[in-house]
Amino acid sequence: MCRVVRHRSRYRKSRYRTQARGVLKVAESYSFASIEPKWQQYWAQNKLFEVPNDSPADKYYLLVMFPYPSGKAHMGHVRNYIIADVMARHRTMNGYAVVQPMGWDAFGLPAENAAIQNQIHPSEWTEQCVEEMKQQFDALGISYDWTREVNASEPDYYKWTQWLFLQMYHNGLAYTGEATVNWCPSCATVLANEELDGTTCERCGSEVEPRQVPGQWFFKITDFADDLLDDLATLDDWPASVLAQQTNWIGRSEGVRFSLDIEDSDHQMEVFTTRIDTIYGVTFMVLAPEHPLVAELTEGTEYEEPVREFVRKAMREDEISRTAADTEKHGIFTGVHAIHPLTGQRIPIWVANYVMMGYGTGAIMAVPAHDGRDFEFARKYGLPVVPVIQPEGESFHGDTMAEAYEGEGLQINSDRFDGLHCTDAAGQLADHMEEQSIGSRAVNYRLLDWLISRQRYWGAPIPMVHCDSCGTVPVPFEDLPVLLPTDAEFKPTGESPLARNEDFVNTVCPSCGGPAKRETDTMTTYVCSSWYYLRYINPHEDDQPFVKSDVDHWLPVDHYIGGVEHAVRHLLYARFVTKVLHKLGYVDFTEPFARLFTQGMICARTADGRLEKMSKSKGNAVPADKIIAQYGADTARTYVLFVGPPEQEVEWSDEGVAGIFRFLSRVWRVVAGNLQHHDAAWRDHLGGDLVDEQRAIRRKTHQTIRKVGDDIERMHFNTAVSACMELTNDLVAYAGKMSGDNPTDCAVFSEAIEHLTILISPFAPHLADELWERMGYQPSLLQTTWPEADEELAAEEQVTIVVQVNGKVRDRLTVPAGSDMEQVAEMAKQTEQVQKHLEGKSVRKIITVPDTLVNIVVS
RNA sequence: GCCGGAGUGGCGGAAUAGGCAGACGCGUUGGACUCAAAAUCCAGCGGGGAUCACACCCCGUGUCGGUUCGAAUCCGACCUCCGGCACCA
Repeated sequence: MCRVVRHRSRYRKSRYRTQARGVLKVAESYSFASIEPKWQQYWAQNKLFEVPNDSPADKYYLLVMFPYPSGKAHMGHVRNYIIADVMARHRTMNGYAVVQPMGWDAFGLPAENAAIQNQIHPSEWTEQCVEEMKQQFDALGISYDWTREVNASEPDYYKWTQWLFLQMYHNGLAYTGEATVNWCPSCATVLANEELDGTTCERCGSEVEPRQVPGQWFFKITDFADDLLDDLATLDDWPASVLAQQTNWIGRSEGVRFSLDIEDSDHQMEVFTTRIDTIYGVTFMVLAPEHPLVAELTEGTEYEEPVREFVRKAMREDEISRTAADTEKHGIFTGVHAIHPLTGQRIPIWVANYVMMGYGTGAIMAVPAHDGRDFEFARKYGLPVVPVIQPEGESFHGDTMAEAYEGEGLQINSDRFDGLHCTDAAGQLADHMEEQSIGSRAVNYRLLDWLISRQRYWGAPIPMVHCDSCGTVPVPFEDLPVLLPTDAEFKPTGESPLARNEDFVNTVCPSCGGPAKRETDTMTTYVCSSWYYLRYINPHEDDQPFVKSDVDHWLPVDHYIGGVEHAVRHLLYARFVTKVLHKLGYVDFTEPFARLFTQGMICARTADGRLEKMSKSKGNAVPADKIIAQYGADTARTYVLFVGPPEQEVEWSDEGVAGIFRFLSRVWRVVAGNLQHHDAAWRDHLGGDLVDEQRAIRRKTHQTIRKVGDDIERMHFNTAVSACMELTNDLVAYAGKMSGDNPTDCAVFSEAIEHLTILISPFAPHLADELWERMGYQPSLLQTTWPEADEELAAEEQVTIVVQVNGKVRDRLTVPAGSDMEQVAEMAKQTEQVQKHLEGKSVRKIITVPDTLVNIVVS
């Protein structure tokens, strides 16, 4: 960049030195309200944030999870955008081509609900909110490349969401069917399992109901369960908690799946177990109440009526919550027996509420001796308990066991497997059952396929057509997008609002040309957000969703920043979609996000004094524009960085914000108020010998350069800001004492204020650019190279050596850095303090750490 | 129950690789400036003891133990809180 060399006469004005205080007082005050818009305009006009795809520098793709446009942001929202912006600005100043795009997750329930509430069409509502939020982002000085802006609710975007759907469909990864799904009565739509908090809707908190809904579309995410699980191991830069949550969610378990014949019946029942070693201890079988065999097996028998009654009751209970572990276990005998595949014994089949249809096969082999739940059930209904595993030295008896034994041990009551350790027995039993074609090793997942259909208006229409003669037919690629009609009634009724729009529904079959009807459900917004990070690379491409070579250059995202609430939902779906696109050859990478950072929420006190996540509905939100108006964007930015470690939840503090404002004002005063001492040619005046105080300021300056850069890299923004505070404090003191007539004083001071200005620029970019310009330099600092610390200058000349006796600090010595530690140890032994503690004892050992410590070990 | 994370002054937090615990900020106390206030600047503030005052001594990073010359940091057990999963077979 070009440096404007300031004219020397400026520096002569420093004869005011003796009135430094007076000069400070009359100095122009820190008027953020005029500075901030000025620089925002300057950055936009000079297109400083735009980074083209073919930028020659090393690429850095920095991404914040794109938000649903909600209009006015509060300080809780602001945090992650600022964190990302600091990283982006710092990387840019380090010479990277940093892409930091922003866009809008504009489809979906929140936007639709808000629109309904405000009696306005969702598209209009969305447009308004986008405008508002964009303004706020700009008012915060965030360096987004708006040329890459995407909006998921616009046809040129959702055309490609539909393309993605068709890719899934044509490759056997999208299927439709009737299924029991989660229905949220308040949102009036079905939801994916990932969108539940237990049994309630994560969005509105309503209890969801199981409901049979025909024609629901699913993506076969289970085909990728192993890849999704295994590749977690490659994500070194993801938080442990997110990896753990995804692992939990996928819920892989290995075991054996096998079938049992049923007495006097053509039916078989299939079960899955992770404890095949306990198979000789099976004393009853249990079916889930929803299991189809229940009705079939009891039909026409004396058990039919009571069993049906039981099932009815159990299903009702389900709505309340059968899944809680402490729910009382109930069951009823079906009157039917299964045949044990190894012993040929008759085993009674029961129906019970503690077996879930949604997991495994919906049926279990019950081994009460070795499973707590089966044990509880057996004791309640007087069913036999047969132990088959016993640790050495124990002697179990089925009638007297007080609880199930779930640990390891040796096989008993297990025919020819007796005496084996249970893990060996498990292997041999699995082999045996596979050889005899009774069953086979199997893997079971908790993860289920992804339900993407929604009975709502505001989403991307599913590009499928139903034809009486051809069946379900995909819309051809060239006919995309299937446009969302703008004139549709959009109030939710439980059926897709699109179904009542004749113009939309009635179409021709792409296959036979006859009359046909469109699919009227829309896709969940999680489909839109599962691929948006690709579109940012080629947001204006008309013929394809993205250009492979560009995407392969920029992806994976180097640093992805967002809320931990997406640990499973969005992040799992995005990984899945990436893997699909990889498999189909559209991208070369298999994971979309190399490094993930999940920031903590900002919390605030509610009216009744509780600490809660900041939100409008809880009444504890601090609007971002209020803080910007009161203190300015730079204070808002610096505060959310200083408030605490970014991954942690923090409490909002009005006093804290005021403190940051004081700090920035102090920076303003010490720099802008002393510009008469600024000398752009400071490098020319630092050649000679410096006095201690001058060297101390240079040392502090270079130590700060080192610390701020390191701390930003490791995302310790709070300590980076505090380092700037320390330097500022030193400079305030120095400015009061320095001589404006002394060129060396001025040079030292100039070096310091220039660097302070550069170092705070990622945090407070407006203030920094204003000061930079006032020093006579060409803005913007974003185009300036991040400084490198001079390690020699940063090194301490004198170090404090801690002198310990037996590990307790007894004295301190100040010696030149790099002193010979043996000599220092000798000195240490002689000091009065140490002598006191050595009296009457003999020195056994002396431990020294260079420039740090002497520890004298005495007995 | 299983998995993940965290416990440090009045408060938010700092201590990057096992080496001075408490940086920086908030709050608070005292002082300077002022007719006064605000703003600003300077100084003190973990607990206990000792002292006219210093010097100095003891305790102290959730609890108990261990490793080590030395532990907020490593190991073991436990307690509490936060998050995820959960009658998951």
